[in-house]
Amino acid sequence: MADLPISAYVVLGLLAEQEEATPYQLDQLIRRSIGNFWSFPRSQLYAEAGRLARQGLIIEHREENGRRRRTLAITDAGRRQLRRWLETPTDAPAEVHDPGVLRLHFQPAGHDRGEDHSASVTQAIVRLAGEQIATHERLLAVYRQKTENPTMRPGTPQRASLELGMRYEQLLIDFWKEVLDSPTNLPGGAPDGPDPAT
Amino acid sequence: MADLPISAYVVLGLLAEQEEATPYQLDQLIRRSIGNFWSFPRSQLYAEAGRLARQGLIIEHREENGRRRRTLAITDAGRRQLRRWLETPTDAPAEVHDPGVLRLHFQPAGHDRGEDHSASVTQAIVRLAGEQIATHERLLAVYRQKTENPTMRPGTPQRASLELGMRYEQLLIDFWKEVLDSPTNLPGGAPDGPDPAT
DNA sequence: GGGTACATGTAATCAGTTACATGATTTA
DNA sequence: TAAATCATGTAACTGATTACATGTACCC
Repeated sequence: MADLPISAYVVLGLLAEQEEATPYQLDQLIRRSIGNFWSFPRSQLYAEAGRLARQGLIIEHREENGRRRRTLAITDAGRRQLRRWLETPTDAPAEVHDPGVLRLHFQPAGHDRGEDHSASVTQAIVRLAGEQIATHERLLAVYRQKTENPTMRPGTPQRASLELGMRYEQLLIDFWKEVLDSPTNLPGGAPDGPDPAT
Repeated sequence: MADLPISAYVVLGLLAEQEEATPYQLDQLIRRSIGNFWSFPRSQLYAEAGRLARQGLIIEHREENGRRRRTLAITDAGRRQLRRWLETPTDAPAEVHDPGVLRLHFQPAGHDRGEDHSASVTQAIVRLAGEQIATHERLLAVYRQKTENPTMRPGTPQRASLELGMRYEQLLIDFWKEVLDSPTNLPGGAPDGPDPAT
């Protein structure tokens, strides 16, 4: 009963809610909810299901007549494992993988030092900021959409995590807008002071 | 010249800044800067270096006398590849892997339906929120520390991405505090309204 | 009945992690 | 000089992704 990768708990959690589902259906569910902040390709669900079944945490009900197909259901052992995980004080710290921010971080590395180095860096940063604002605004809109899904009832945990996603997107939008507004004095710079020479 | 995994660009980016470094030194650099939002174990750097070297994007300078050791340096081709990536409009969307939020999401799944179902869920959520606040406050303090590192000069891209990290932690702290304050009407619930029956 | 979208699965590959092993350098 | 710490690397394994292959249902 070593502890499982987190994707396994996603599967267990969904099956605990659903009683029964095919990997395909799980994939749908993930897209509609947690997929925003924790996703993986559908094919992984097959591997995950295999592992969980081998450990007796779910049962795979395979049909071989005509078309291959498997239905998954959680077992009591699976429920216990899930509950234990839900009660375990958080293990891994959150990780944010944001290619946009990484690009920002490395902008200076991409330009030759000397001459109007900082001018070209600034220009690149402005472009990047514009893109990022668009990207995050698009994502925010997607989240808003999901808000309307009836399973996302206000006040529920599902809805709260969606809410957090939206706040996160808004945070990013604000951040990149600041970048756009003063690309030579990025956020975290001097308290205010407009660009030097003013 | 297919495109590389992002960890490869981390290595290229650092080498572009440093001219030369051992995998161990890269590991140190990562811890001090981007490691917060994009990390991997040191051992991966060896694999990454191997791949990059095979593609001619860096050169590995191996010393075999006495102790094995390798020094890495970026090549011109590596610089070009890095620059191309820096200019490429963002590919993958940001992903946030936060086990705390995932736990919140799945709380209801961990409790038996019926009887005082919601009471026990609420209790679990309160505990979770307390933990999360502590965790994120600890992380925020770590970020603040890093702020003092001289390479994190205010206004620079490096510093800005750190700033974003701090804002992110603060966002999480605020979120979980709201959860703690009204665990039966989680964020994203009705506009305000204190608990029912008031 | 031919096209399109939905549904299902496997195999091969690649990335990421854990666990281990050991060499050099400082310090008590 | 023994212990502690810093530095270095590999091998084995597990997880995650890509690419492919095919079946079923509906729709025009």
